Amino acid sequence: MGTESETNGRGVKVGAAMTPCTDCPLLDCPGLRQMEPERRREVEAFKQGEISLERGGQVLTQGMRSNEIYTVLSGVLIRFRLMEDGRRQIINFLFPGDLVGLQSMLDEPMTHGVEALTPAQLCVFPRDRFIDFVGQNPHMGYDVIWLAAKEESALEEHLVALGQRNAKERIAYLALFILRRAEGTCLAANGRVELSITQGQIADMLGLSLVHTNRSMQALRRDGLVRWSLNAIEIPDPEAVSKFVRYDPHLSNPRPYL
Amino acid sequence: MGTESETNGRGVKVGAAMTPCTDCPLLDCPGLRQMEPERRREVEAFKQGEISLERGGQVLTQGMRSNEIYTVLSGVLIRFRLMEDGRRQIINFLFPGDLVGLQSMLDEPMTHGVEALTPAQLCVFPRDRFIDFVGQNPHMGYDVIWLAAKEESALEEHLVALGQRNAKERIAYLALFILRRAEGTCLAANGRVELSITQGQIADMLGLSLVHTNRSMQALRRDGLVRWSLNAIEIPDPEAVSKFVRYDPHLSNPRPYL
DNA sequence: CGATCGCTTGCCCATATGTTATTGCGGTTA
DNA sequence: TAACCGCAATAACATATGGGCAAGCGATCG
Repeated sequence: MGTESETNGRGVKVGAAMTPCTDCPLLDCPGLRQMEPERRREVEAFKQGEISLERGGQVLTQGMRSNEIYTVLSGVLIRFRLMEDGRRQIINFLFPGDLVGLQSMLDEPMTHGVEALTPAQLCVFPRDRFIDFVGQNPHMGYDVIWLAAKEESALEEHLVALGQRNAKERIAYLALFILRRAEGTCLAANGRVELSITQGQIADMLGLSLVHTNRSMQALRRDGLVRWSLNAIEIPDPEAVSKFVRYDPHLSNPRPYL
Repeated sequence: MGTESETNGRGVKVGAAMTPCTDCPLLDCPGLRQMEPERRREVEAFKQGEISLERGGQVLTQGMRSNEIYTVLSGVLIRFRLMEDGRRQIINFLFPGDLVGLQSMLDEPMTHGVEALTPAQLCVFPRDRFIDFVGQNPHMGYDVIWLAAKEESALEEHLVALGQRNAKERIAYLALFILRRAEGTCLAANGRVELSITQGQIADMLGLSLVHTNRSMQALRRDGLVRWSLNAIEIPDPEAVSKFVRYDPHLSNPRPYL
C-alpha cells in the first residue's frame, strides 16, 4: 500500500526506515538520562528496526507470545487487560523512553495488550539476543532493571489510587500522573498536555463507571482543580492537586532508556 | 540478648550464620527453577549475609534508602504503602524465592515498607556490587529481569482485581492467588495454606472496609467457595473459585531465584 | 445535505460499600 | 481470678458509586 510494507490490518506499519540511535530525538529531553555516544552505538547494534502506529494501532496483543521487546521513540500508548466478559482494565500509560514488552521476557503469552493513544513510533529489539547484549553491556542490563523497578513503582501508585482513593481523587491523581510523565518527556508545558483520552478510557483505568467518571470530572472542573477535555489535560495549580490527592510525584532521577 | 547481635527493636536479627547457597533449602521446591551447582557458587560469592525476622518484623522502611537487596529464604512477607493519614495499601505478598528490594536499585527513598507475616529469613546482597555481579553472570541479570517482570504481572493482576471486581470476587481472587503462590513454594497442599492474615490486612489489600470484608468473607464461606480463618485459607474446589472470579493463575514456568 | 456514530451530559433510582458502635470470644498478662 | 487486648461477628444507618435511559453535540461518511 504505502511506500513501506503494511503488515497488519490494525494500523501497524513496519518500517525499513530506522532512526539512528546516535541522533535519537530523545537525547535532548531533560527527563531522560544523557547517554554517551559509544553506548548509543551499542544500542544501535542491538536495535532491529522500527514500527509506526496510528492512533488505535496495537503493538502487542493479549494472549500472544512475542519475540521482540520495544521502546517508545515517540507518542503515548496504553497497556491494558481484557476480561472475557468485555471488561477492560487499563494498566498504565507509556511515554517516550519507556520499555514496552518486559513481559515478553517471560516466554509466556502476554497478559495484556498495548495500543497507541497517539501516532507513535517504537524501536524494536530482538529478545533472543538480549542475554548476549546484557552480557556485553552490563550497564544496559542495569538500566533495564531500573526501568522495570520504575514501572513497578508506577503500578504501585495506581494500586494505591484504586485501593484508597475515591472517584474525584482518583481522577485528579491520574491527571497529575500523566501530566508529570508528559513533562518528563517534553510532551507538556505550563500544566497542560495535549492528549486525547476518552472518558471511557479514564473509567477503565480507574475502575469507575462512565457516568460516575463524568460526574466527578465535572466536579473537579468546577473546583478549578483539573480541566480535562477530550483534547487536553490542564492543571492550573499542580501543587493544589498534589495536596488534594496526597500524591507527590517527586521528580525522580532522569530515566535511562534504550 | 540472643547468641547473635540484635540490631533493631523491631524483631530483626542480623545473623552471622549463613546458609550456604550450595545447599539452599529452596532447591527441592518444584515451583522454583533448578540451579546448577556452579551458579549457586556464584550466588554465594555475591551473598553478604542473612537476616531473621519475627512475625511483624520490618526489613525495609518506607521513606528510607537501602543499599541492600534481599531474597526470601523462608517465610511470607507483605509489601505495603502508608499514607500520611494512616491509610494503608498492601501492594503484594512475598514468598520464598522472591526478590525483596527491587526498588533499592533506584537509589531513591523506598515508597513502601516490607514486613514479615510469619517468621522469616532473608538473604542479603549488596547493591553496589550488583552491576559487577551481573556483568560476570549475565544469566543472573536476566533472572532478575525475569523476576521483575513476574512481579509486574502480579501487580497487574491486583490492579485488575481492584478495578474490575466486587468485594466477594476480590477476596476469592486474593485467596486463590495466595494459595497458588504458596503451592509453588511448598507452603500449601490440598487447597490449604496455613497463614495468619488478619481481616484488616485483607481489607487493606483489597481496598475494602473491614466490615464489608467480613460480610463478604462470610458470604464466600456460606457459598462453600473459600474458607478463610485467621489461621489458614482453605479452598475446597479451586476450579470453582477460578471460574467464579474469572482468574486462572496459569501455572507458569518455574521461577528463578538467587 | 442528512444519516450515523461515539462522546458527553443529565436525571432518577438501585445497590454495593462505608461508618460507627456494640458484642463476644480466646489468649495473654498481672 | 480479673483486667486487658486483638480479632471476628453483628446491627442500624449513611453515602458513594453504578445502571439504565435519553438528549445534545460534534465528527465522519456516504
